[in-house]
Amino acid sequence: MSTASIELVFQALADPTRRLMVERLSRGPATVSDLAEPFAISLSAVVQHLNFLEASGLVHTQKVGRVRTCRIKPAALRGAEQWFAARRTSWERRLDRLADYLAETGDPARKGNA
Amino acid sequence: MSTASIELVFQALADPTRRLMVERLSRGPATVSDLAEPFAISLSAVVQHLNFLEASGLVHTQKVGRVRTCRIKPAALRGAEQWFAARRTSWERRLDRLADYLAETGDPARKGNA
DNA sequence: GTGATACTTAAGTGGCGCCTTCACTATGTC
DNA sequence: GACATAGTGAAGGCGCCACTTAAGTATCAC
Repeated sequence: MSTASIELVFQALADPTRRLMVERLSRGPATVSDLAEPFAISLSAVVQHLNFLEASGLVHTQKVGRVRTCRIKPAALRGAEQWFAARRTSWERRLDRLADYLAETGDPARKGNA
Repeated sequence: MSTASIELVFQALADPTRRLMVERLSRGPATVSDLAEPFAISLSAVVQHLNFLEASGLVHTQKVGRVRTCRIKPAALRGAEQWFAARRTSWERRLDRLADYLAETGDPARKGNA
């Protein structure tokens, strides 16, 4: 996942309305009106959020007749999830190096504990 | 991870400066000045970002003398990662149900009722 | 003590983000 | 054709957010 994309994904999810829309869509496809229903905002505002979600790559939409059906794109979610995994492994590797260092230098505190 | 917390985490990561600070800290602890070094903004701005990161739970800081040392809090990263995992399983469960439904009613090799 | 370093806090500014309304198009129903 | 439904697009308001500068505090070195 590109830097620009992860940027947009986090920006998209930073807004509570958009995050709830993603949660809704992860349970299955929905129309624009379906998505709008739980919110006390104008349909226009919902469409703007939807456009943002589509630009971020989190959501794909398809218009048939006058109805626009929205679905999540699991790949985008997976990409964001992997960003966290990368941070975690970076952190874990550092701990490993630290452990190696302590083992090599014969850290007394480490030897003393069991 | 609470709703309020995931909110703050995504808001924190939506800003490129803060995201880079998190990436830096996932490679090991740093002082405020260390964190500020790559950025062409005032130290004051960096501290404001840092306060946000601390409020979001992503980062912990500790002041010794006049130096403030910053570390990531892996639990917060893990919590955010799990938000994505939950969406994914929600999506996968739906696919499973769909498969079951097709097996029962739509599959040419269906058995039993109709 | 003096001076330097490492932040810290407060106040102010500019821009962007979320929302609204209103006018509009396109499609489906009768 | 007439009406309803589903969504679109533009223009504007208002608040928040990232940033600045400037002044201040606390610690360290001498």
